[in-house]
Amino acid sequence: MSKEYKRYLITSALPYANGPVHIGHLAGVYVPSDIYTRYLRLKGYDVISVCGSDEHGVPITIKARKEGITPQQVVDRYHEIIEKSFRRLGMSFDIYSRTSSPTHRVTASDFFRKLYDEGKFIEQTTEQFYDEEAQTFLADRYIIGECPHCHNEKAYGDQCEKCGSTLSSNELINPRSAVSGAVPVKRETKHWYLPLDKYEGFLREWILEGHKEWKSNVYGQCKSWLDLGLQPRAVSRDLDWGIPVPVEGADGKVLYVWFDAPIGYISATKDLTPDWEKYWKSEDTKMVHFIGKDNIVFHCIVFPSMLKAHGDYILPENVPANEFLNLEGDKISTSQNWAVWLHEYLDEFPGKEDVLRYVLCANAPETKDNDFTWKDFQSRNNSELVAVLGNFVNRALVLTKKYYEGVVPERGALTEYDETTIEELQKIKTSLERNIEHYHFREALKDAMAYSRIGNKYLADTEPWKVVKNDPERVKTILNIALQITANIAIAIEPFMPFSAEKILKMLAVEKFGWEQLGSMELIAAGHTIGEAQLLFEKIEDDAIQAQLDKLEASRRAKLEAEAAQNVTEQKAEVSFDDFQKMDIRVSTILAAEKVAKTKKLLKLSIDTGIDKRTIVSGIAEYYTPEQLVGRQVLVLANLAPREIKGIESRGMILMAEDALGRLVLVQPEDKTMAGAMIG
RNA sequence: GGCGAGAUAGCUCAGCUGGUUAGAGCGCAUGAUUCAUAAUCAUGAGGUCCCCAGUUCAAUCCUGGGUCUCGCUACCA
Repeated sequence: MSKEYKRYLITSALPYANGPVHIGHLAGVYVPSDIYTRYLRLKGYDVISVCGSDEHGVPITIKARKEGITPQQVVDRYHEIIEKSFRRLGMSFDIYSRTSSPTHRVTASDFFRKLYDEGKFIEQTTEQFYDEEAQTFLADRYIIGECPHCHNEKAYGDQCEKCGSTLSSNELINPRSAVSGAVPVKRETKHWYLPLDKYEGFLREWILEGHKEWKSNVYGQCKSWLDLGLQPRAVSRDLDWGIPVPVEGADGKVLYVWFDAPIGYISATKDLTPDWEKYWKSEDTKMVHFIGKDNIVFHCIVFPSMLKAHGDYILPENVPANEFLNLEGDKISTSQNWAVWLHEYLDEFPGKEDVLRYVLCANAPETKDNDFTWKDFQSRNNSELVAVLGNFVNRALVLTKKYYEGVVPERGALTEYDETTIEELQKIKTSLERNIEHYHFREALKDAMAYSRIGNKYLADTEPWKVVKNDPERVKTILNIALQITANIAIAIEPFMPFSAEKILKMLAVEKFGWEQLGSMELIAAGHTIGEAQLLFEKIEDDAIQAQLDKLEASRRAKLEAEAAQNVTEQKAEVSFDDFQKMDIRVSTILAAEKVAKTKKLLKLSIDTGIDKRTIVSGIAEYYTPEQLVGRQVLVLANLAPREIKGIESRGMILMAEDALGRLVLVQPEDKTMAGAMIG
C-alpha cells in the first residue's frame, strides 16, 4: 500500500466533555496523534489535524441534572478546561472545535437528512419507558430500580454499578424514573436505524482484504465483529439534548451521540477551512483516525458505514488505536478519582510539558495495556532526559562558550572517527521515519534519543577538554561537530518534545529547520554566535514524586469514603422475632473447595454444618482461593431452599459481608467453635 | 465458557515475509573520566524467547493443544 497522497487529514478522538482529560487519553490518542502530525508538517506536507469536544449524549444530561445546571453549562466548562490544557501541552491541532457548534449542527443534520432521503435508514417503532409526569421518554440510564442479580436498589437501566451486571431496563425490579420518581409506563416510539448488516460485505472487503496492515488489535476486533454478524443500530434517541432529527414529526428526538460525534471531524474541518472538501472528498487525501481501543467499533465499522452510505466521503486509511494506560497498577478511573489529570499536572509541573509527553510516548500502550508509575516518570526524566539529552546539549554549549565565547568554530579536516560518527548519525533518520510512519512512536522516540547518545559518546571519546591543551585546532572541529549534532537534535525531537526543540533553537540562536535537513552537518555556520545556555530539563527529586503518590492515595480514599457513606443502605423493614427464628444459621467448617469449571466467580464447597455434610456453591472465587478456604469456619444459612447453580445443587448460603465496592469478606466466629453451633 | 489482544533479561519493550553467538533503554556490578545538572563513557553479569506436541534441513517466529494476564461478554443465593 505505497499509494502517493497529496495531503493528510489527521483526526483525534473527540474527548467527551463531561470531565477533564487525563494521562490515559494522552498516551492513547493525543500524544501519538500530535507526534505524527508535527512530523508530517516538518516534512512540509499538506496536513491538517482536527479535534474537538464531544458534547452530546445522556451522561452529560445526567451530570447537568446532578449539579442543577444546564447541559450547555456542563460542556462549556469542560470544553474550556480541555481546550486550554491541550494548548498548554503543545497539542498542535489546526482546530479544536465542538459538537454544539452551529456548523456541526448543520453538518450532522444534513448528513442525516441525505441518508434519510435516500432511504438508507430503517424506521422502527418500539416500546420504550415513558415518564408521564415529566412527559419524556427515558433512556436506560434514566431508569432506576432493583438489580435482579444483587438486589442493589439503585441499579441503572443499563448497568448495575454495584455488581457490574449489564442490564436492560426491562429486567429491573420496581423500575422508576430518575427524573421524577414516577413509575414509567411503556409507550411506542419511532426510531431510525442504520442497517449495518447491509455493509458487512463492503467492510469485509475493505478491512479484512484491503487493510491487513492495520494493527493486530484493531484488525482482530474488526474481524471479530464481522464474524459475529452486524445488527442494525439505532441512530436516534428520545432526548432533548443533541441535534434534532431533521425529519417532520420527529419532535423530541435527537441524533444518537455516536452518530453525530464522528461527523464532528467533518464540521471541524469546515470551520477550519473553506477548502474542507478537498480533505474529505479526494481520494488522494490520506485520513488517519487516532483513537483508543474503546472506539474501534465506531471508527472501523460504524463511521465507515455511514461514510459509505453517504457516498461523497473518503474512508480512513488507517486507524492506529492504542490500548489502555493503567496508573500505578490499577485501571484509571474517573469515578474513583484514580487518574492524573492533565490540567493539574500542568499546574504542578510548570515547564515540564515535554517530560510528560516524553514519558507517555516512551511508555505508550501501543501493543498492550501499559502502566504509568510516578517512579518510572522520575527515572525517565532523571536518567534519560536530564542525563542523556539535556546533559549533552549543555556540554556542547558550555564548551563552546568556554573556549570560543559562544562563536561557532570552523570545522577542519575530519578524522576517521569523525566520519564514522557522522555516518552513524545519518543512519538514524531512515529508522526514525519508518517508525513514525508505521505508528511505532515508542521506537521512534528511541531513535530520536540516539542523537544525544551518539553526541555524548563523541565527546567522551574525543575529549576536547584534554586536547585543548596541546591541539586547540582539533578542538574547533570537535565542537563544530558537537554543535551540528545539537542542531540535529532540535529537528529530531520536535515532533515529540516541541518545547525543548524550541529551546535548543533559541540557545543556538537559529531559525527552525525542516525535516529534510536532518542529518546535515551544515546546520550552523562557523562564525555564528550562539545564545545563552540554559538547562533543558531538571532533576525531579523524590519528594515531588512522593507528593504525587500521596495525592493519588488521598483523593482515592476520600472518594471511597464518601461513596461508602452514601452507599450504606437503609434499614430494611422490621421483622418479628419469629421471622428471625425461622432462619437456621450455623457455624460450619469448610471441608473442601474447588472451582466450578467454566466460571470465574463460583466455588463448589463441601461443608460440615454439624447436621450433615453438604455442597454449597458460592460466588467468592475472586476473593478466596480454594486453598485459603479449606479448614475455615464460616456461617451458613442452612435452611435456605436448595437451588441449582451450573448443574450443581447448592444447599444453603455462606454469609459474607460486602463492602462499598462489592468485595466479599467471609464472616466467621472469633474462636474455633463447634460445627453446628446455632447463631441467634 | 465465547470473542479479541498479549506472554521475550530484575523493570519497560524491539525482534520485518522461519536461517549462524536473541537485541535496546533503565536498573545492577566493575573500571575509566571530570567539559557537563554526582551527569558521561567502556566492560560485564543476567534469558528452557509461558508449557507440551507437530510441520521443517532449520521455529521466539508456522500449526494444534494447554496455562496465565488484560478487555468485551456470559454465569455470579
